[in-house]
Amino acid sequence: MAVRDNLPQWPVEAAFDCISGRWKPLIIWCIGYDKLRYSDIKTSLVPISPHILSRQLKSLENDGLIIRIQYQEVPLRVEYHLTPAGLELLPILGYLCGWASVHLPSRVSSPVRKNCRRFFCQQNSENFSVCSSAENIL
Amino acid sequence: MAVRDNLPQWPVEAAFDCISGRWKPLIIWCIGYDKLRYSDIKTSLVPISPHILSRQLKSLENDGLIIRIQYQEVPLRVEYHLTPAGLELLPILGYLCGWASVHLPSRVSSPVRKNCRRFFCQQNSENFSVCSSAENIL
DNA sequence: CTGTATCCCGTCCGATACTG
DNA sequence: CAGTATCGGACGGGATACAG
Repeated sequence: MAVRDNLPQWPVEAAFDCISGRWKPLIIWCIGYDKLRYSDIKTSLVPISPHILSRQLKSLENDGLIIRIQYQEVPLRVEYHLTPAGLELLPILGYLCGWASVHLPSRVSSPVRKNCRRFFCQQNSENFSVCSSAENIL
Repeated sequence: MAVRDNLPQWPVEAAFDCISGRWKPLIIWCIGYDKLRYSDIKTSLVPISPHILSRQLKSLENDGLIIRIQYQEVPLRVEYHLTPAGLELLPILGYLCGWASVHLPSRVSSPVRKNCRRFFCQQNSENFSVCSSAENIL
């Protein structure tokens, strides 16, 4: 998130230290409740470069949000899944998705991606009813 | 949040474009339901420099999260308060605060600030029970 | 009181090429 | 398949001094 010599003073700062980054929220979201391989994440986040993806994955792993499992196979197989901490972040990201869909619709390029479903959207349809519609992408 | 030529593809990206920044979540939080003067925010976020505060306030204003009201008095008085969009962000920041208090306690420096109350903490005490305790800071 | 003007610096993103 | 090496370049944070 930012430049800071010492530990953050407020919890929310610590949270943003972990999850703010060009691709981090999207990585967390697209892993979701599944286990995803490196290449799956890469193709989900189309324009990302392998270098960047690797670095963000490593950072998320260091912060305890995802877990990396490597299988000794040929070809190599590596799977990522969320830790409990990462899983508990999913609904919060859903709230942010709903908030943005309501308050920043003009700042999202692809209309079909302006909305999101998944479980939090149903949970919160009274607040962000637009969320309960068609598309899925965060 | 990051370098991007075009509009974000996903709502959550748009959200992070608005709220990720070294001080932005804290500014939103400390304004809360009040109206705060420039100097009030400045003294709330102790080590912030006037330059940085000014820039982050302007960015938040451009993104429609806060409103700046200038009174033609001597000395000059300027008040900031949240827009409806900014207000709806408060509970989400509260969730993040609770999440970090639970999952990143060791990454917050001041123990007395590890918890948060305010309305969302009571709302969510089943999930983040640590939140319903003493201290207030986000 | 409420900012702005400069300048510096670290960090992060990104492209490209290459490797176990 | 799952990354790493190297090198830029842009952006955002920060310090200090100054202004309306």
